[in-house]
Amino acid sequence: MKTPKRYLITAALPYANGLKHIGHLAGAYLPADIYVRYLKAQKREVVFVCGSDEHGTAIPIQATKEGTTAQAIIDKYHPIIEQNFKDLGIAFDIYHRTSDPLHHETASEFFKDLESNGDLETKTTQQYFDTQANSFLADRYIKGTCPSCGYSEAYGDQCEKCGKSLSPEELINPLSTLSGNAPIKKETTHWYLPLNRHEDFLRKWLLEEHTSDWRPAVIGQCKSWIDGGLQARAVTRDLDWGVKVPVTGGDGKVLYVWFDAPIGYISATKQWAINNNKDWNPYWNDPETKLVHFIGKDNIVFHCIIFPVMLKLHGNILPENVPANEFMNLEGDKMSTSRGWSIEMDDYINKWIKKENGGESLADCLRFYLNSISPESKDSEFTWKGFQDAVNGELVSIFANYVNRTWVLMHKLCKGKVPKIHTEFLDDDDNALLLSVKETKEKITALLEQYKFRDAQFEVVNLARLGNQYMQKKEPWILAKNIETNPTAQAKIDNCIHGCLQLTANLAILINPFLPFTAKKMCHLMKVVDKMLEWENAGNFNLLKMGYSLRPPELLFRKIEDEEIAAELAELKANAEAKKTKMENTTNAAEGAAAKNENGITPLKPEIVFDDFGKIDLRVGTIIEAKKVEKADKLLALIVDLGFEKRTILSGIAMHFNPEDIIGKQVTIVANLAPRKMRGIESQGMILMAEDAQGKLYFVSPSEAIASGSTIA
RNA sequence: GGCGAGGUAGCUCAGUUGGUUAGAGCACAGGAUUCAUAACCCUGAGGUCACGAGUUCAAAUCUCGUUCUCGCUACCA
Repeated sequence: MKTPKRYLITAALPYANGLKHIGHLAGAYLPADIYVRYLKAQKREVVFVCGSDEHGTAIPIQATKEGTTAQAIIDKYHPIIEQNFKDLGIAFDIYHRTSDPLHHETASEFFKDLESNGDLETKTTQQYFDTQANSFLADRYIKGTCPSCGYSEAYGDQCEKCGKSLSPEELINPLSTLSGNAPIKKETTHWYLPLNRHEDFLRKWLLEEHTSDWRPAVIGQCKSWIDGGLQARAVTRDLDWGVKVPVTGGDGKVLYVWFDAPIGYISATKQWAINNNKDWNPYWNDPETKLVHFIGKDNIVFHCIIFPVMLKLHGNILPENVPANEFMNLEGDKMSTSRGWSIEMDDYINKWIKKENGGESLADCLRFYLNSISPESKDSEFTWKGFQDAVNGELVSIFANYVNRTWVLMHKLCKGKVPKIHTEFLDDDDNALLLSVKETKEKITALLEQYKFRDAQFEVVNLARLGNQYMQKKEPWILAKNIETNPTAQAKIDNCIHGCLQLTANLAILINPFLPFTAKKMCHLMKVVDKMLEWENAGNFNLLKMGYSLRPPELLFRKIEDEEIAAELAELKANAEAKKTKMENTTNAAEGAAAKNENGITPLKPEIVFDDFGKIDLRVGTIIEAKKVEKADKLLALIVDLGFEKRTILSGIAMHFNPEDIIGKQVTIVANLAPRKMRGIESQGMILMAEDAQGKLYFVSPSEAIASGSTIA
């Protein structure tokens, strides 16, 4: 494969509404950083961009909740996240932010370009609107009861208790978070990106050109989307936090966060170019640039379908690969900050990466374990015991111990200097060791180029293992015992230690992308400059000059103690328990009425006049047939007798009633509601249901049986 | 309900186009050793490859069905 002229590597923009956990780190940032460090060691031209995603609706909502401003929130989290990455050795060339004017300008230009080329279309739809606040409500501005778990504080896009993704329409008793009132529906016009126009392009690009070199899960997900029928997606929203829609009719609207965020990669590149006096253009426009997006699997659609379409329309290059990782679970459960079941990067840093605790080496310990269980092909699981085992059993015992025993022996038997080679005593073992180093380097290189970071790291440790075996076979400490009687002993010792030292130098180069702090410390031990870490040096056994004196031994890592692990586990459980109690209180408080505002009562809808009510034609009907709608979990298809006619009515009650149990029931029907097709069947009316605090449904029926078709007023 | 990805030793994972007794690391057991952070080195034990059927001389691998996990997605007028 031809080496690209330059690389542009991106890692998903973290959302600046809170701290990020180690699942995020393992998903995108760590693999990206390893790849970038490798490329840089190869002296390739590469720019690594990232930044805070600071728009979207969640941030202003959080601001309201915390009694502060959106700006204050992002100004709080942006620097913390940036510093967290630094502390963990994630070395972006630039960590930008989407609230920056340069980004606003870039995103605006992007939108205008697409708009003026006719690549967008507009549509008018009904959206929830808060009359009191005089504002349209984005999904996250609507709260209500989650239809699947009953949590009363679920948002219009997702329930934070059960994690189910929702749409505002699904919420039971939707309420505006601005005023606490029930929202109404109102017309609004938005710009859409018609993905459907680009199906042929996507099919060819993804399903023909990249089926074999992209990860199966990524291609599978894309295929699923394309086959499911591509829809136009709204690119604007009614909101005042974000990049203003820069064309006529855009007042009060901003670019939808998913449209503006990936453009953040471009504006970050521009800012990097300004800072470094470079030209950003080739990075996004020259086909000889290799663009790679590192993301988690939740981001696949945006980076493989939507953003590429945007890039194509805008005339930019397309990603060469999108090596999305699966998810990392924690101690048997999904990671979730809101549920308290996670390890925040910030917490880990404050607890573990303290000077008295081991400092930077503890950052590398985390990197080591996370990468060793990197969810490259399926979800994986972080356990504190696993962390301890990986660090103590492999990193310390195999890798660091190899370096340490080499250093100790070198000081004891070779006066602390790199010993001479005595070629007449070199044997097959010495040759085999050098050969192994060369082979391992090739293996690791190939694995890194294929984004197999877990396997690549394993190979480095394995090389240290070979070093231990080599030393074990040579037994220089035995030779040292008869140094007086055996004239060749010192020469053999010299050869062994020389080999071990050269191997250490190679290990430093090869471990560098994974454990940069450790590589640096090894350079310090060897008294060499960072330049030695360049990839081309790996595979050579002349990296340390004979006669050169090296520093005294120094441990690279400390062991992780059982008590530390026990403490972490206890804290994790306590944390989750606290959050759980908090949430249950919220849910319990809602019992007695479905969803309440601060006064504890479901708020009344806005007043209507009699004429409004008069428009509704309510009738008594009798269910004469009921069966489940195929391929729908919640729908029942009912035939209802209205006396003068029989109607098919669909109702979302399949989870609450067995079809055979409700035949013969008398119910209240909205008889003049416009018909609506669901799952291919037309529903000719609506059945009224009462709901109690537990979410249980009841039919609204006349107290005694009366004639079907009777009117209700 | 549809689609996608997965289910291989106690744990974390490999298994290329179907081909001898299914591999690695950790953990475990035994041995050897002492230069080293009770570290290293050697040896060993361990699996009906989720389950069932089919194709084949031959299946972890291909086909069909079932089941479990994760993700995306549809349905509550």
